[in-house]
Amino acid sequence: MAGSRQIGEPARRLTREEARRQTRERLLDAAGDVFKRLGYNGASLEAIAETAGYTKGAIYSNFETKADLFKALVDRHRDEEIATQSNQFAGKSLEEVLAELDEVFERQVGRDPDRFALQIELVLASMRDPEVRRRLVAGSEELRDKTGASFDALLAKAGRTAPFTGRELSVLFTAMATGLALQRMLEPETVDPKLLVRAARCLAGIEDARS
Amino acid sequence: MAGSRQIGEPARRLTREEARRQTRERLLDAAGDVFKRLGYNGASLEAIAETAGYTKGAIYSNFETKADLFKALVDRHRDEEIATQSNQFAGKSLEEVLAELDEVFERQVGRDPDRFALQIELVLASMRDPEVRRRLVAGSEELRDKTGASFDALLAKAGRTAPFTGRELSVLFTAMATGLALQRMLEPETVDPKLLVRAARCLAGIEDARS
DNA sequence: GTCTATACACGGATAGAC
DNA sequence: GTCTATCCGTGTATAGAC
Repeated sequence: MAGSRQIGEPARRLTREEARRQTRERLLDAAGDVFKRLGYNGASLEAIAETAGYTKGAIYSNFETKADLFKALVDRHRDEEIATQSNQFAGKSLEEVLAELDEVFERQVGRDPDRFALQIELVLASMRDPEVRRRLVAGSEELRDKTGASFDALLAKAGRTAPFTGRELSVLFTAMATGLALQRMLEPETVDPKLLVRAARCLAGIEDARS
Repeated sequence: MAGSRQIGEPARRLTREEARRQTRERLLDAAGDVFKRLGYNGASLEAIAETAGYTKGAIYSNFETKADLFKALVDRHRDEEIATQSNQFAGKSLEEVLAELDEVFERQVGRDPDRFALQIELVLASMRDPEVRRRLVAGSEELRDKTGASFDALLAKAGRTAPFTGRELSVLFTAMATGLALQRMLEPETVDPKLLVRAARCLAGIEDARS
C-alpha cells in the first residue's frame, strides 16, 4: 500500500513520492466531486483545485491536461467499482443475494446519487471519446464472467433452473438497477425499492415475485 | 398544422409568424443535433446557429438565453417521446407487443443513438436544474398510467396473470431498455438484442423465455 | 512541486445597422 | 427578425518565482 511504513521506521514526514501521491489523490477526490456535480465541460480546473485546497498549478504539475485528469479519474472510479462488485456474493445463498439487491441498489444511488451521476456521465463521455470508453470498460468482461459464474453456482446450489444464464442475469440485473436508478432520479415516487428485488427473483426463476 | 394553407389560397411566401416559427424549428433541430453530440456545456451557440444556417443573432431573437433554448428543446423532445410511445400498443396482442419490444428498442438506440444520448443528457441535466426536471417529466405520469392500463388489458385478454401490475411492467420494461441501451453503448457485443424480449416475456409471466 | 501572474482563445450576451 | 461587430467574463494552459 502506498502509505505503509516498515516496522521500526521512525515516524516522519512524508517522502516526496508519498506527498506527491497524496496531492494526486486529493486532486482526484476533488475532481470526482466537481465532475459529478457539474459534468465534464461544466467543471473548471479552478473549482477542482480550490475544492482540493490547492491552486491550478498543482493540477498541472500532476496531470498533463484536463482530459488527462479526467481519464485518471475514470481509471480510479472503475477500479473502485470493480473492487466493490467483485466480492459481493462471497459466502451467500441465492436468496440472500437477491434479497440484498435493494440494499446494494440503495447504497449505489440512495446514499451517493452523485456517484451514480458520475457513472452515467462517464458513459456519455465514452460516446465522445473512444479512449475514455476503453478505460472505463477495462476489466468489466472479467467481472461479468465472475459474477455470471457466481450466479450459475448459486442457482445450481439452490436447485433452481432459471431461464437465463448467470451471465445474462448479471447483465439484466445491472441494466435494471441502472434504469430504475435513472427513473428514480427523475420521479422518485414511481420506483418502489422492492420492485428491483421482485423482478430479480422473477428472472432468477423463483416463483413468489409478488412479494 | 403550422405550414398548412387554406384551399384556394394563392401560393405565397410565408407570413411573418410562419417564417418565425420555421426559424425556431430549425434552430431547435440544430440545437438537438449539437446538444446531443456535445452535451449542454460543450455545445456553443455559435455551433448551433451555424448548423441551422443562421448566426447567433437568430438564436437571441427567438430565445432568451442558452438555458431557455435548452428548455424549449426539452419540451419538444418530451412531446415527441410521448407521441411516439402513447400509441405503440394500438390493436396488438400481448405476444405481438412483447415480440416487438426489440424492434422498439432497436429503433430507439440502434437507429438514433444520439437521440438516446440526448435523453440521458436530459436526465443528468434534471439533477442540476429542477426546472428542467419539471418540464421533462410533464405528462409522463399520464403516459405511465395509460401504458400500464394497456398492459393490464392485454394480460387479461391473454388470460395471463403476471406477478406484476401493468404499471410495474411499464416501469420495468422502460428501465431494462434504458439500462441495456446504456450497456450497449459501452460494450455492444455484450447485449444480445433478444435478451430484452426474453426478459420481458419472463416478467410478463410467459413461460418460454429461453427462446 | 506548488504558487502567482498572465497569455490567449472561446463562449454567452448585447448594441446597433439593415 | 436577422446579421455584424463587439464587450466581457471565464477557462485552459504556460512562464517564472520560490
